[in-house]
Amino acid sequence: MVSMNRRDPVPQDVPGDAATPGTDGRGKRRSPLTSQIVLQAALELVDVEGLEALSMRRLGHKLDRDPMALYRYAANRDALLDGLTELLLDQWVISGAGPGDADWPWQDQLRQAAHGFRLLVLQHPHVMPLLVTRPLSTPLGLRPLGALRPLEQLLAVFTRAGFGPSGALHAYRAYYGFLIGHVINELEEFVVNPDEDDTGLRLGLHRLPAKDFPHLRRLASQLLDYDGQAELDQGITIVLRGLQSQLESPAGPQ
Amino acid sequence: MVSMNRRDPVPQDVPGDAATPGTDGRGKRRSPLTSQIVLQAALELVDVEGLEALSMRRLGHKLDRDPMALYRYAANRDALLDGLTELLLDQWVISGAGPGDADWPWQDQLRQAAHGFRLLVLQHPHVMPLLVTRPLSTPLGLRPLGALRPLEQLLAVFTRAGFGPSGALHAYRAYYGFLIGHVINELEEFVVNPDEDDTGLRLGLHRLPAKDFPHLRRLASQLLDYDGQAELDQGITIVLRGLQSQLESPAGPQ
DNA sequence: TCTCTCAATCTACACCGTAGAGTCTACGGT
DNA sequence: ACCGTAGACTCTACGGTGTAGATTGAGAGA
Repeated sequence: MVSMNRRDPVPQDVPGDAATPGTDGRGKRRSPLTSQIVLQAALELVDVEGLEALSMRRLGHKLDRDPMALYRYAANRDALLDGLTELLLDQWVISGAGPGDADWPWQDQLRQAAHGFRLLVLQHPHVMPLLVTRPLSTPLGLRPLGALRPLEQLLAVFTRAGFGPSGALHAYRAYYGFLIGHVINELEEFVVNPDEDDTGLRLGLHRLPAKDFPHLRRLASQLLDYDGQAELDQGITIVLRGLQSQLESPAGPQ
Repeated sequence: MVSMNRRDPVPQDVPGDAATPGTDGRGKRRSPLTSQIVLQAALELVDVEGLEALSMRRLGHKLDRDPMALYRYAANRDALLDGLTELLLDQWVISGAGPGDADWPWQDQLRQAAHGFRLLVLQHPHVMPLLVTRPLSTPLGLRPLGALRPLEQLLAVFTRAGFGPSGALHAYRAYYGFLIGHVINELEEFVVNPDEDDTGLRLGLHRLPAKDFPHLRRLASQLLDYDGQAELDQGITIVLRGLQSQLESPAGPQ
């Protein structure tokens, strides 16, 4: 076994913030974990070392607990992953969903929400696969509430925009589908070795046979000065324009 | 409850005869594997039992070989997964990319390609996570050629449509982003237990607190008669219309 | 016959998720 | 002061995983 790693002594002594049992915790016994703490540690582990590094044993080590201690806070590893996606989705702010700010144009709300989502995912790129993968194994209604809140709020925005129930659902799908597709695209084009000189080399495009990939090879420079924010903004403009035209068309949103 | 999946102590002795090599040396020595055979078997395994079931040992068992024999055809498990995504992407037919059928409108080509992609993924839903996840860890130029061919062909279509290099790239991103987003959406809404009676029950929507999720709960029936093909078609219409307007605008495709 | 090469196998190691049982501590009741 | 209890945690063990390294065995060519 490796030497004990104690560089990360867990923000204890903060008993007030979570629904912890009545432990005062100033004795020799460490204050108990909470699922909040566990999930936060898991997120840090994933952010720093990637998804593969998130094992119960490694997480237990990071928290200075036996791996089995984690099973009090997550039924199993899958539940831990689900918790991570919820932790992230719950941070997605969709303003304009409440009754307060109804006067703000819905297009602007959706545009801002899209940029917020993009930034959120870019801050935790390794979690992205979870956002795609985890919901696949859970029926919609059984997902954690925190993961459904964005859906509900988006439906509210579309409803206030004038869409009927069915129209709001269609609009949501077009919107969220494009959004998640864009983020995947952006992450996939992320360059791994930004300290390379030649643009072709940096992307490895030199390897491609010129005969079979003429267009791709010509794009080296354009691929490098990729502006994800502008790209998203243009795309969202297209989608919103399309949705608006649906709203105005006679065969409208019902 | 959370019992593990341990009901098959000894799987069948049948060495997955699908895709057996044609040349069967009647002698004691079996004809050697090929990476084609290995990948095909891996795909079948994933299709039938899901991604988790694809382990070197299980695949070796299916092929009636020692697990280590596979390492001659795939450097490691990750390479196997990459091979799977290539195997799938390589089946994506994008007609109109060759010089022959240039007269066919590019919008129709892209629409058909989109539907083809959707059908392809629906036939292998468990592979979808790979399509999203795998390219994240490989710089664009270093991906297998089979995985880059669709990109190149789409660029060709956009170029012939009148986009300049940079415009074609933007168009590709909007198109493919929406496409992959849609498929993710569709797979996520797939209902797991279609033998349930009540629509609310089937989706688990009854669990949601009515106060916090009014819109979502109202959508039970609409969620159930989801027509992915029509949905994709509408979305692709929106995207194509947006792209075309970019083509015609003066600040156009450059 | 002897050797070379390829395909496949055998053995072993470190790691993984997690079931089941045991341990330690603080607290409430008496 | 004592005990019982319940909660938080730890120990041990089992079967699974990817894969490095050494080994086998069967043609092909000399």
